[in-house]
Amino acid sequence: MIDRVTEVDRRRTDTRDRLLSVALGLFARQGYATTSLREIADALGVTKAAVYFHYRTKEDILTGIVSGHADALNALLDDAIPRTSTLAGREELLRLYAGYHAAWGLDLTRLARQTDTEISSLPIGAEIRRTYRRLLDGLAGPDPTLLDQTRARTALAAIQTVALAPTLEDDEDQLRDAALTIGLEVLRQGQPTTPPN
Amino acid sequence: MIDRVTEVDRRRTDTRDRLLSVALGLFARQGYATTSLREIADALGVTKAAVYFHYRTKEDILTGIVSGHADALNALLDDAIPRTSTLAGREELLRLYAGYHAAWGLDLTRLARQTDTEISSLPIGAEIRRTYRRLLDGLAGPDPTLLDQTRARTALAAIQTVALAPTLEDDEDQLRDAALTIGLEVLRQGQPTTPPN
DNA sequence: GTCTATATATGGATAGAC
DNA sequence: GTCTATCCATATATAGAC
Repeated sequence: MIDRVTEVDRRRTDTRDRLLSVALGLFARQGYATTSLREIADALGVTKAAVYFHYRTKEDILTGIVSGHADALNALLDDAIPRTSTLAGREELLRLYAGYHAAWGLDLTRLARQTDTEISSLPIGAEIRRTYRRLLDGLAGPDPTLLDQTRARTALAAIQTVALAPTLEDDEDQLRDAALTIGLEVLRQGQPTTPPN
Repeated sequence: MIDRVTEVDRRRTDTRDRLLSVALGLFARQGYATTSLREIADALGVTKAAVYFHYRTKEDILTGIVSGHADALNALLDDAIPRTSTLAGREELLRLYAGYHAAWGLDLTRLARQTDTEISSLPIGAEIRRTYRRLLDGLAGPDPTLLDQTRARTALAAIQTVALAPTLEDDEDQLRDAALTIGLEVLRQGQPTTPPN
């Protein structure tokens, strides 16, 4: 009995997840506002009405894509932020974020970049901004100067360069290594005690 | 006679430029796709039809905002790129871009960030991407490794952090200084001959 | 140069059959 | 779970008076 229920649940969530995956790709490439439900439905091989069976609104689709990742990142932040008073803790935070970034894939970052414009007025947009704000505050360390804050923003941007490279194909891992190397460089330069290389 | 013509021209372009200025602000804050012509007209204190008297399409407004700046940046690149085979030349290029960035204001950068999504399919979007590509290639120097390319992207991102800071108000100049400092740091780390500090 | 009014298309979302 | 058909709001853009 449990098997049958599990099977039904899986089938249901499979369709739902396929929808989220397709929508994420379109949102990331074209933008949230620019992407219509008709495009999502076409890419999925169904009609708009079928999409509305799974998600009540377009905004719900976006929330379905993002909220789980935001929760995961917030949990990571809950754990790592208390250690960011030291440079080692901040380096660890950047590594952790880079790891999540790699696991999520590139589209999610491209979508998150729309937080300040297209999806700025939506509740989920505000949550994304709050989460990034926590991440930046952690990377900047306690009582940060303007330079420290800029350093944090730049280190974060370094990791995200992977998602902005036009073509990456098979050298994605090398790109991630390069991005993390430079991000850590940026963080370390703020600490005069650490000798460069 | 020339005076009268000049006067008429100025009056005409004043209205046109006010429109561009208002539209830029809205596009930068809300996104190009999300902003309707009704919002632009309201912010300008006129009706939609009046807007259409000055610009034939919404896309024309966007082009009117961006094209002049893209041309200016391209001219700067024509001049500076030949010297980017040396680190000093690449530093100069980053300084020049930072200077333009400061002169343009923040909204233009926020608008340019939409090139990969909302306005990706428009001709002007392609031109912006081409221009940024030239800038990145210049900053990366000749025969760049993946690390060099990532360095270029990160240095550019450092300058742009100014436009992404949530509240800046009167300390914008200090923020720009910090951003340029870190951007140059990132470029220099690629050159082992340059001692840090 | 700006207005009112309107044409026209498309978007998000729902109703109800299968 | 998916379909066809439709509602309704809003968007871009135009026509024509002032």
